Amino acid sequence: MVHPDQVVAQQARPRPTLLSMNGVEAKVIEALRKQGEISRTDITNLTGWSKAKTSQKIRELVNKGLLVEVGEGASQGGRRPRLLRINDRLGYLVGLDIGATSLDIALADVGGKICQRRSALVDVRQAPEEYLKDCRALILEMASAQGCLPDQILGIGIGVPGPVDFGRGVLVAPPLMPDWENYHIGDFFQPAFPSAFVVVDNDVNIMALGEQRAGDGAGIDHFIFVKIGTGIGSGIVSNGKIHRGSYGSAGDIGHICVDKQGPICRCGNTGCLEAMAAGPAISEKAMLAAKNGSSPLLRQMMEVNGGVLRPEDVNAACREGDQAALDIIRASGEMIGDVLAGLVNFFNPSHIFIGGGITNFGNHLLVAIRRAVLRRSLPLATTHLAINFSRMGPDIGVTGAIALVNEYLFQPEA
Amino acid sequence: MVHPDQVVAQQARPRPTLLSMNGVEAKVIEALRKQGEISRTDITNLTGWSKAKTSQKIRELVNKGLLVEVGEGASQGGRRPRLLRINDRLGYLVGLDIGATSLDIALADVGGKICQRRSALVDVRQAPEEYLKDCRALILEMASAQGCLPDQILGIGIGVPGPVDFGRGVLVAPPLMPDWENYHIGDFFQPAFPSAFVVVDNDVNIMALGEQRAGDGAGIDHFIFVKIGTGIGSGIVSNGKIHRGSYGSAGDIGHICVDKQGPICRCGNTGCLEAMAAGPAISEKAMLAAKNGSSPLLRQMMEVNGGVLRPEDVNAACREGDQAALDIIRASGEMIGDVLAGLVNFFNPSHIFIGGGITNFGNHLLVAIRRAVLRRSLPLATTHLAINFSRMGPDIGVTGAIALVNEYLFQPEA
DNA sequence: GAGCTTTGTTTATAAATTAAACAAAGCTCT
DNA sequence: AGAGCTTTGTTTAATTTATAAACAAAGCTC
Repeated sequence: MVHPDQVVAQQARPRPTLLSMNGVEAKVIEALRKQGEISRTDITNLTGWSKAKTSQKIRELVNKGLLVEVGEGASQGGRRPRLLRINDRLGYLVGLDIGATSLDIALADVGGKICQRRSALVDVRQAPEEYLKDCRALILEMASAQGCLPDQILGIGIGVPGPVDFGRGVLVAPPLMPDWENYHIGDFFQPAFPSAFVVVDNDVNIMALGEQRAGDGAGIDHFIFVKIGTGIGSGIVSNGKIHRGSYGSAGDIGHICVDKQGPICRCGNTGCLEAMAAGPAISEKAMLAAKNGSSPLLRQMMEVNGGVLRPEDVNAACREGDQAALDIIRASGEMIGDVLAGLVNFFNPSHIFIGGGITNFGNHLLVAIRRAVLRRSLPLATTHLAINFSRMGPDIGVTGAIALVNEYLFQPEA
Repeated sequence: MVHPDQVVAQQARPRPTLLSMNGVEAKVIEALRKQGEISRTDITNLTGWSKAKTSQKIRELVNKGLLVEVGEGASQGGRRPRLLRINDRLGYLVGLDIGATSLDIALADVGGKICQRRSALVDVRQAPEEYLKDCRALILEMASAQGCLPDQILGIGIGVPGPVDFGRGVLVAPPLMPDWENYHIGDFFQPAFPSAFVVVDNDVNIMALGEQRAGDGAGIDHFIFVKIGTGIGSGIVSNGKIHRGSYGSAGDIGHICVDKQGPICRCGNTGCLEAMAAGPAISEKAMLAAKNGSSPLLRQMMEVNGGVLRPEDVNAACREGDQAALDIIRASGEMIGDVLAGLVNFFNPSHIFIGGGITNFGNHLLVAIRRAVLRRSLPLATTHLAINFSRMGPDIGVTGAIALVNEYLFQPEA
């Protein structure tokens, strides 16, 4: 039984020599990544090293080109600190957030700061080569706009909407994208970006990582990030680290059973959470309400929309105070909350962040989720539990993807 | 947000100076604890140190009295290795497994080898002082029989049947033992065992730890230990470590909802797994079957038993082929399996170990659990999943309790 | 019993780390 | 303005730590 962390080398090729570092250097880089621009004295405090050792190590890292001095900070009552930063000029990182129908790409410097951003509507249900060719073209375009040569791209982090065998870096039995099964995405990018270290993970895991690195998840040891959209999934952080499980498929809560008598899900089982509470179920229920006359407003919206209702429309109806729409959203929230209640008992997180397409909905969903969780979880597990929408915007996926590859790039060599 | 590991010092008093050690020494001890008796060369390989460094460090540890040489091993084609072991004479550890109605105590040497063992039937629903006085008397009796002075007891690991705030070392809202709420067990033992380091944890967590240290859980990164008895609980191992959650209450799966229309549980909710599938539910269903005539065998057993049926009786009836008894056991298994299916999707363990009072039942329960899990979990999560009864006997609790305190005793100082 | 292997220690050397002194820069308060 | 203090950072010399290589002990194999 091998932990994913130990096999990531199988997923990506040997990393560029410029970035290969030992444990000591990695500690400095880690401190810098977390804190941004810091002084030598800060590093002394963060690492516990002596001033002499810090001074020496920093000199080496600056000589190597990994760090640069970026000027002086404000005086704390004495000599002004000389601030250090990871050398942006080292190269760039790419974050890819592959959705069912959308593609988000960001180009960032090695410090993780996004400098180019693209979004596109692409359907993932095509051959992976075709899809990835488009990705590659976009990346090259963004790199070119940034004045970055393909060789300067040091890492590509990728989130995909399906179960990932993280150790091998391939999708396994992905319902949304069957053609991608066992396709090695890293190998595709290798020729075009010879210096890049490629890491593939589940899309929700990278969102959890984004929340942890750049959102409200910072410093929280145990939390769950729940994505509600076309599907429902979750990313788990245990002890400050992504928990991927023994086969990399942890967090797949969309197919937990809510109602054995419920409708048949695309996974083959009956009454899965995803089939009953996610976007498509909301649309269906709303269209039913429109047709059977229980909501004139929804009927009207449906006519305007050309015969379909999207979850956003139901949300709009909610805002108008439409009772049927409210009931639909509340029912979804209650089902999601019921499942989360069980997971809260089991996992005892201190926070649950909710994101995905449904996030910009009003509070009806959140309130329903909270109520269901509080009703059905043990008091000990909920007294210190916060359930909130993620406050990160649409960049959460690419941010997490960049953080993912960043983490592995700046890891000490085995 | 503080992780339990970081606050354990609050739970126990400063450890005896003899055992205080730095990281380097802890590494040797850890290797020794895992491997038993090993040579200096083995330590060289396990730690990656040079022969000279190992030789030097071992000499220091032997001089300190932490290690002893215990003779020579078999030759591997050259000079025979001189085997080292943790010095048993350093002192003793106590493992306490407190059940609802039973108490198990073991006295072990610091290497973890049990040398005295007691079990008693004691009801936990009394004032903690009274209960713990009996425990203390038993420990003193065992110590005396072993020739161990109270001062030589270096650690006491305790498992209790209720939610534990692990950081503080107290029970929080324990349903079975309300009088124990916020009672600090460590403080009770301090006067009698002044050298002892006391660690309290949930009973299922210590069973999981026992399975990991001395059972089939060795070397497995992600597993769940499920205890089925009067209640149903679980211990979670993520990344090789017990996952206690943000408030120490993780693993409490007994109150996950199985059927919203189900009976009212003692927790106040309806249709909890525990209320529907654990020992008492099995007994009740069996007594109903005895009364309503659907099982003449159960009726007969109930008469012999003086009007009650225990889960063991239902099991006996199963072995006789009684259909009603089989149905009851299978129904329990299916409900447990349904809940586990969700947790498998969420957590993706590679193994589930099932223990507790129901363990010595036949395979009907296990088969029903497996079938339900396989039916309702995603294929990716179950292809490599093993679900089995724990093969550890009734010592699993005390073994885990000893392992728990052992782990904290031989930890490097902060 | 010669020659090899494995285990473990010693020693001389090299590397890493530190404390302390020093230097640079800036603040504060008179 | 400038004396005295603070903070930041470097240099130095001393100390600690770790290593490679030689050595020693013990035992196997043929």
